[in-house]
Amino acid sequence: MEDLIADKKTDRRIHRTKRMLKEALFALILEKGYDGVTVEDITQKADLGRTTFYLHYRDKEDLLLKSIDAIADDLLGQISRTNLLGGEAAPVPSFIEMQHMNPVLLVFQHAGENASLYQIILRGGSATSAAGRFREIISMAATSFFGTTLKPPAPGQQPGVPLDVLANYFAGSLLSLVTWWLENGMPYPPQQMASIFRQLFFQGAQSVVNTQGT
Amino acid sequence: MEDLIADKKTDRRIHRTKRMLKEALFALILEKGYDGVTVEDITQKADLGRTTFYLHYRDKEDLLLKSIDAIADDLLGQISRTNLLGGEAAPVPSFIEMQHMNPVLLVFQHAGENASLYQIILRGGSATSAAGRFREIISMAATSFFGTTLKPPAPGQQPGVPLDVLANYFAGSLLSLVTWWLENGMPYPPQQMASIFRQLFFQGAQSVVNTQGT
DNA sequence: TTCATTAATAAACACGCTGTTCATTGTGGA
DNA sequence: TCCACAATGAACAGCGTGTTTATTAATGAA
Repeated sequence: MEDLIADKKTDRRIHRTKRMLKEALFALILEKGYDGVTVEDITQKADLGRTTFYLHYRDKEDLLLKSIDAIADDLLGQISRTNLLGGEAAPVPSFIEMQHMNPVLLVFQHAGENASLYQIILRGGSATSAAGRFREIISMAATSFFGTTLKPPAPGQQPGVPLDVLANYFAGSLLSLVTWWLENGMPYPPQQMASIFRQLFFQGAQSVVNTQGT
Repeated sequence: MEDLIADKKTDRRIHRTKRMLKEALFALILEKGYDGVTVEDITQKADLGRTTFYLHYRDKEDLLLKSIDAIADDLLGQISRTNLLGGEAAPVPSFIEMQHMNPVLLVFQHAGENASLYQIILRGGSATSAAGRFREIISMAATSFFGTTLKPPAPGQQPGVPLDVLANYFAGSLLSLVTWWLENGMPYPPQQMASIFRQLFFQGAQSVVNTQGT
């Protein structure tokens, strides 16, 4: 399989063409929005013939999805390389360690480094909910962690919070914070955003608000 | 202005036509996805001439946005009618009251009652981030509440959490929980979902997870 | 370097959807 | 009743799509 990919990529022209098309698409989406971009636009900006486009991609959407997958794989790789989440035989971190969770910081850093692309993805404007892919990825990572630390349904009490709800809540609130951060020009450094998120997620809004009433 | 709207709506035919078009659009989006729907499809399912469509709407998108605004206004109306958030001269609720926040429950109920429409909106599949409209609405309501109860930047400590960050975090995590709920066939009643959300948002994940490490 | 392979290309095509115009018919409300 | 105007169908130009075909040019392997 890896050979297949390697073979496919032997020809420099293919590499170059695909790279140009991706870059052109991203630039154009930021200019005119996904729906406003035509295949003609893309190939023109990439300085390629329109026919060439269809030699490599089925669709405008096909191009976008493949580009997004590349970015998602990159993020996943970075996260798993920290051995904190998703590592094969990595020891599960304690709750205290989790509160200094590196993966959260990684997400902010990765988003900051690929800001324009993330905005395209998270804005949700694309036909195929690209944001969904990301939520899935993060949600899976969260599931594998919280699965080991979630409180069992309390004996004589309320049903408690189901694991998948918690994982989804984690992914959703993290991504919505990332979205806000990017849309507002990244006013704080990734470290501080990660810290804010950890506080809100673990300690809750309680810790941030006056409980004294008016 | 109101007269204008009222005048416009005197004719029953207009009412009927617009209603048919909206219903047809929603049904078709659920069938084939927003991008797969053509104006021809819509008017055919609504049993109307294609020309009639352009008599009332500029676009497929125009129709969708106006339909979404109608739903959003409905939700906003219900929320403001509770006098808990956004009421003109309503007294600001105490933090304790807020923890039993009716508006959160209202959102889950409203979403449950308009499940298919909410899925269209929140899926983010539409060209114009319809989800954004909703996040704005909820974020604004949250801003007006948290604005009065947010802790001032602690004297000798960390910068604290900015108000707009908090409001956005609220809206984002609430909507992502709603999205999960709808996508999974509403496995719990709105009351329980509201309760789960309140716990996660106010007390944080801390209250749900074993802190003992492994 | 040579050469077979194959990527890139331009031109042309059929197709489907869009948004508009126009003349005609039908309906609602005063 | 009667008129303003909503609904309609036909026709049209314009644009983007995705494909085919024949040709040119670059690449990597020998």
